[in-house]
Amino acid sequence: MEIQLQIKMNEKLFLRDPEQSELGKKIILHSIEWIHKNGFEAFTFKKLAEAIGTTEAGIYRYFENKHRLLIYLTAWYWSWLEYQVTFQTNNIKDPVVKLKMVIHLLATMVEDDIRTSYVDESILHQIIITEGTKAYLTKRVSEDNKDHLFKPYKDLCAVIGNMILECNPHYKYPKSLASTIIEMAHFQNFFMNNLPSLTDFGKSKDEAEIVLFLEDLVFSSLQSSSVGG
Amino acid sequence: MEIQLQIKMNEKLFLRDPEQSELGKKIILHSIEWIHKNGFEAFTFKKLAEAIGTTEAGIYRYFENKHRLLIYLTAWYWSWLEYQVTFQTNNIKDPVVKLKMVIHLLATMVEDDIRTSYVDESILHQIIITEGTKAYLTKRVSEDNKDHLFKPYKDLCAVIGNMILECNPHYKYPKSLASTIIEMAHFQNFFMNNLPSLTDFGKSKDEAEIVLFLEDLVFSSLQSSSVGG
DNA sequence: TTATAAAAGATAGTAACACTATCTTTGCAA
DNA sequence: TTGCAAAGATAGTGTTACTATCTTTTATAA
Repeated sequence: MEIQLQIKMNEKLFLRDPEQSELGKKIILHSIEWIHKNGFEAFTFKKLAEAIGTTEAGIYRYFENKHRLLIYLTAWYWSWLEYQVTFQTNNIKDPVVKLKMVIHLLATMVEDDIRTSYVDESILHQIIITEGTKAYLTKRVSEDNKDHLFKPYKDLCAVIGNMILECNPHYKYPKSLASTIIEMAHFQNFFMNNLPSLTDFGKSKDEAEIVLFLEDLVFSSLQSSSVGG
Repeated sequence: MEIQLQIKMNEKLFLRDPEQSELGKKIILHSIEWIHKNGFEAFTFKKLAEAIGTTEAGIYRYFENKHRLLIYLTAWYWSWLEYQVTFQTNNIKDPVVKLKMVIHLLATMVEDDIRTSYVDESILHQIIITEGTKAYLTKRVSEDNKDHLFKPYKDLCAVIGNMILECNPHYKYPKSLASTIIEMAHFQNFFMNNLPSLTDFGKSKDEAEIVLFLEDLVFSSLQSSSVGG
């Protein structure tokens, strides 16, 4: 049984759907590799075209500009991760166990999902850690948000927020705690590897410790405010 | 009594010290205004030169490139904030009260400090929220870190980490909690104003609520792991 | 008062970037 | 076989990100 996993993307993210052609898939595949290797600042469509063996103009037929492509990649990642969360927490009753699974999925190195042939989730995860916030930290954020470009991120945040409420219906800040978990899973990873004195994991460089930190953070909050509301 | 506040900056941050000349001060003043208005992506030295009434080449005598200027602005901001933290928590004995003061300083709109004539801290604060992380989220982060360009940020983080330990010497993640407070004070603010569904403060848009959230987060963690170590 | 050196201004130039346009070729489908 | 969409090839334009050089202004020390 061979299963292909296809993620339906918002059409405003692209000019031509990259999943519908060979060139489109190459653009996704190679842009992930290129950005991972050289960073988003140095990334240009011309360089990407060279890497693929096509032309600049060809890539512009798929994406308006490199920022849109970054938003596409992040949207794809968050959609995939929400699917992972849904899948991995399926049939789990205990909301605490579910939330722990989410923290694990967010903070731990992902493995390449072979069902998505042109996306290496492991590398994409690394990109999202370093470049992900640049998708929305712009002057255009409100416009882009009106086009629902950040919906996958917001959806995932909502899913996690609901799990938090399942754990403790009286907790006052489920959405903020959810976005904190998501961002900190990545930031602590970046700090651990690049600015280690900003974390307590600089020596071990062990992602498992980030998981423990986040669990401590989350479940302390959820326990302490359980009574009264 | 007129007091001027001067912050000693790492010399690797600039080619010529902007605090030592009128043009240098204009560069700082106008770059803050320009970036606040139009965002860092659209910012160029040519446009800045026009705003100031000087030439592009003139600005290149002070800063290698716009990324270095951003690092300078963030370093300045964190230095200034560490000074604020030290000043405002001076003579406070209770570490819990100190930590609450820090959260307040981080998460609340700052007022312009008139002792720094060419820096509007209130606007700079807004810039740091949106653009601050871009200073270190790059491929060059390790090199820049070796030049100690992020020292002010790391110093502030260390100060807060020590306060955390004062509150609870057994807490296991003081540095990670410190960096979490710093980043989340800004991210929750950005989300509240731009992607409100990622927070619980979208309706009120009240910074005071971010303070309450962070206090809840921090002191839950510090209380719950107090025994045993 | 003059010499002089540093800062700033003026101007020019280049390679790369961020696109847009147009024309041709290829591949497939009715 | 014709016809159309995708891709390739090529060219062009304004902007960005610098570097270089030459001149003028300004502060100050002899």
